[in-house]
Amino acid sequence: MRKTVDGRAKSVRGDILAAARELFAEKGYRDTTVREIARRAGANGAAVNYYFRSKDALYEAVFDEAFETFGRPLGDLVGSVRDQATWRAALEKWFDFMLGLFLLDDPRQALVRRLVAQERSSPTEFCRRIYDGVFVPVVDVFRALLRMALPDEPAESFQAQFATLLGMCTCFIHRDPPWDEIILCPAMEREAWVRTLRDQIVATIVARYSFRTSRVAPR
Amino acid sequence: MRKTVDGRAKSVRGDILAAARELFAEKGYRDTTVREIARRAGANGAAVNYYFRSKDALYEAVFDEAFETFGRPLGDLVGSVRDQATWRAALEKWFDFMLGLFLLDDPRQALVRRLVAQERSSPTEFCRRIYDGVFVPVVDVFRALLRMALPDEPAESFQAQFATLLGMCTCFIHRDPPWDEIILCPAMEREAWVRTLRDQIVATIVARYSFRTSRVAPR
DNA sequence: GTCTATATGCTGATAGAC
DNA sequence: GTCTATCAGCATATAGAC
Repeated sequence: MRKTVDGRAKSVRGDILAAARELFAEKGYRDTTVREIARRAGANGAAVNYYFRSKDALYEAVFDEAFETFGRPLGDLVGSVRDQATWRAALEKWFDFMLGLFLLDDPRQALVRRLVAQERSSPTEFCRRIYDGVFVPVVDVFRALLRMALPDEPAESFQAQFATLLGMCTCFIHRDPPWDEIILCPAMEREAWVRTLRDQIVATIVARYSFRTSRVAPR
Repeated sequence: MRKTVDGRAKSVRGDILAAARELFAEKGYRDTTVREIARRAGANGAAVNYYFRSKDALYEAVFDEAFETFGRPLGDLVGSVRDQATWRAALEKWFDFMLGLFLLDDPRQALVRRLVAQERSSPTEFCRRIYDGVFVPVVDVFRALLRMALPDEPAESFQAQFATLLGMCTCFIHRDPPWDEIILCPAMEREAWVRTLRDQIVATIVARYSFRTSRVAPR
């Protein structure tokens, strides 16, 4: 029964991992049961605890797999800036990446988004791992870009501008119904909506800020 | 045992409601148990289901009480606008209200913020009630204010600007550790931080937008 | 009104047959 | 490896003593 048509043994472990990926993304850690995972994987309830030590360990496996290659596409965005034009281009690329992550429903990215969303309002023990390992490094790229426009801004004032501008994209992490109604645009294709949002965010930023120096102090 | 020192009968019902308020705000509906509520209220486990029909009904009671007077302080903000100065003042008042709600730890407002935060990533059946009855009306005030600067903007483009600017304050709904590190400012008093954020948000807005007409089309 | 005791169901985890 | 059967624990909810 656990054989495919061509006779190869199917990976029950893989099926369970895939089902867990979907369910943890949909409902979060706490509201997902191992029975449910097993049912969706077409496996037995005991198989989950056989292949993975526990529900906890399974969540960790899903977690690590999801965030393994996260942030890679950004490359050396900070180092690419030389003047106003390249600064603006870097901003566009950064918000494109973030908005794509939050709004496009690529399965892998959807998992990252949902896990982050769940961990934001109901942190588990793995929350630190997302925050320090993934969120902070990516967000620090934007911090560095903003510093280039405000090299001498005092810490508190800089932090206020950084936090509020960051919110222009992070607000899209949470878009389950009915909250999507207020921040999405059903009339547009999702890719076009991402481009529109990115253009508006960057337009808002360049209306107030402009490139001054690429020699920026650290945080 | 359920008497106070002065002999008045204490309201067990009131104690349970207060305990439920705290716990639902701290941990959300799903992660709070009726046993825990009863323990914190100093009441018996059965008392919860005696005074309230069920855990569900208790949540509903907490809910309705919390949102009863919400949004009242805003008054007729839209009607107060006549020119650039009053438009800017209305924006300041609106963001002051929202940021105060999200960042100041007034007990009643903290409850509203936490309930909204919980409902954003794990909606319950009451989510619609928050969304339609509370969130949309308050946010529509900002929509109307933004329309005054963009009376002829096409729907899609307007929606993109509205959604991203709104994110500059809604991002503060979620600030449980460790996420607070990136958006708060431990060096400042909370009230001063709210004023700083409000000033920066309004400065970002007026750098790009300005008042044009108070005769705005509906959504 | 307030309590103890308990019914009923679902959770994560495991023992042991095959 | 994969299954069935079952464990102990905790959840909400209720019946009935006082």
